[in-house]
Amino acid sequence: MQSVERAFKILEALAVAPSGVSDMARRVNLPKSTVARLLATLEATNAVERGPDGLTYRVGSALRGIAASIDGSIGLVEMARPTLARLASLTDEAAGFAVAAGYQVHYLAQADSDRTVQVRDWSGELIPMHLVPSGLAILAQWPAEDIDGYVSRALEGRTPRSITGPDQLLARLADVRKAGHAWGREEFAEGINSVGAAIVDGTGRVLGAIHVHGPSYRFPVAGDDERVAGLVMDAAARLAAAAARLSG
Amino acid sequence: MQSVERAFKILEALAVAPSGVSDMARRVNLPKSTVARLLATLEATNAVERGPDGLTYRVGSALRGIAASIDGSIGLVEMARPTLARLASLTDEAAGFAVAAGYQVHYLAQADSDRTVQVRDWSGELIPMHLVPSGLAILAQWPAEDIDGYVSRALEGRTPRSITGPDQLLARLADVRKAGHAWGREEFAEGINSVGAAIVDGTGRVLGAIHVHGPSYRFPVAGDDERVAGLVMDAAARLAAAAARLSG
DNA sequence: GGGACTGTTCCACGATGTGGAACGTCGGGC
DNA sequence: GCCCGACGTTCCACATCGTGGAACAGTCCC
Repeated sequence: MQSVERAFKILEALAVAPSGVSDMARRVNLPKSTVARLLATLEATNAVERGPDGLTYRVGSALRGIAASIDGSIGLVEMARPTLARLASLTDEAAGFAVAAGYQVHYLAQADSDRTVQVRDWSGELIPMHLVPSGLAILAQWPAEDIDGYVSRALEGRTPRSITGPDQLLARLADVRKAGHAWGREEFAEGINSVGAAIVDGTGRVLGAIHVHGPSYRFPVAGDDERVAGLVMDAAARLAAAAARLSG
Repeated sequence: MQSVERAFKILEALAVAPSGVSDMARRVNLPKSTVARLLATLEATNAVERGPDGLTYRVGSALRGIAASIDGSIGLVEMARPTLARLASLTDEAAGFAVAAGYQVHYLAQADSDRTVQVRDWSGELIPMHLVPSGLAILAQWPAEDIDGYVSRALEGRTPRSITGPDQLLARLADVRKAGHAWGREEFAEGINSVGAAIVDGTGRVLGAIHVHGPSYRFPVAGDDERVAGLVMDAAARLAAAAARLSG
């Protein structure tokens, strides 16, 4: 794909030395207007930023965050693992990490509690977003038109407690936005409760979600909802901050 | 530009967690075949590479080198400055760094000698490539069809010693390829001699060129050609190696 | 003051990217 | 063992998106 290759050619040239539009056009042998458009797109993506004079372009800080994941211990899912372990320890239940995948959440990591009775590992599973707190927390961050797209389809129910009505879901999302987290009580599977919060970066982009779940007979302990929800939200905020530090 | 934005959307998702084609298509909400093509292009660019299973994609090492330039002391031109200073000291003449810009070289940095009689600073200047050793060293790395394009135009002469014939230039480039460096003796300006070598990465891509120049009445000292050329080639090779280390 | 250079914007057009579909392979569940 | 769903890859008709030339205003230097 030509335009993607050209974009990277420009980035590689900028890695050598910052440059203006006309000079860059000469350096990469492309017409000036093409280069100007590519640089504008790269700038909108934060892959490129302007220097202090406002005319010279240089590599942008968004690439620092992307490059930081090359060393396998630093991608967000890897960064999240110790956080999950700590959450599991603090709550004595399992903690998990998920990302949005279309209209589903894809569970990518889980840290289990030390207890004998555990909920199975959901890593690798794809679940409709409205059925689980991680999904609800992510959905609550979506623009209205994307949410409209989600509710325009039939909402699958898995248990008698599942949300299956669009109005019900919209009201729920409004609650989630207000609270900053979502509780799910046997809406996805009988016998499982959980609480989730979205990991949102400084620009409003949703990087993923973090949650704690456990058997509904013991989780959440009565009166412990707010403490657990607070721990989950703190963890999500700390991961968002760590990702921001990597991007510079 | 849609495809460039989509490419970065994929990179940002990969920064969170590695992914296969179908999962990535779900995560970024694009058709599978579009994602496959984008990933193929990104892979060809080394912005993305495959994991050990050959199916999962992750961020590629080329981005490490690009991102490393964000901290202004690490882009290649900045990395070259201490090398230029050392070269200037070792040769007691000025040393410079240039990149290709169309059919010209663009001088980006220079370290001067401590001598009273100096050659002016060429930083910022654009010079036809065939007139200066940096340009010849870069041209010598070009594929034949690109060289054909260069020689198909009239070759500007600046002094009586300038190369102005295509056959002459082609023969010269063959010499440069064999020697690994290029000497220029009053071909660009009366009274200036210089020697240059290209900075070539492991894939054959030319990152720039490095040179030493001085007044022709004293540079090069008789019998000193090989030592100076050796220093310039060593410096170019060291910069290429440093750039390779940054890319991982 | 004029010329060369810069960055930005516009526009006709065609080439490039698009997305659906087909297909073969693989793995998991029954 | 078989079937089905999921995967990645490839192809192709088509239209839209990217292309590059040109115009223009601003700046700087001689």
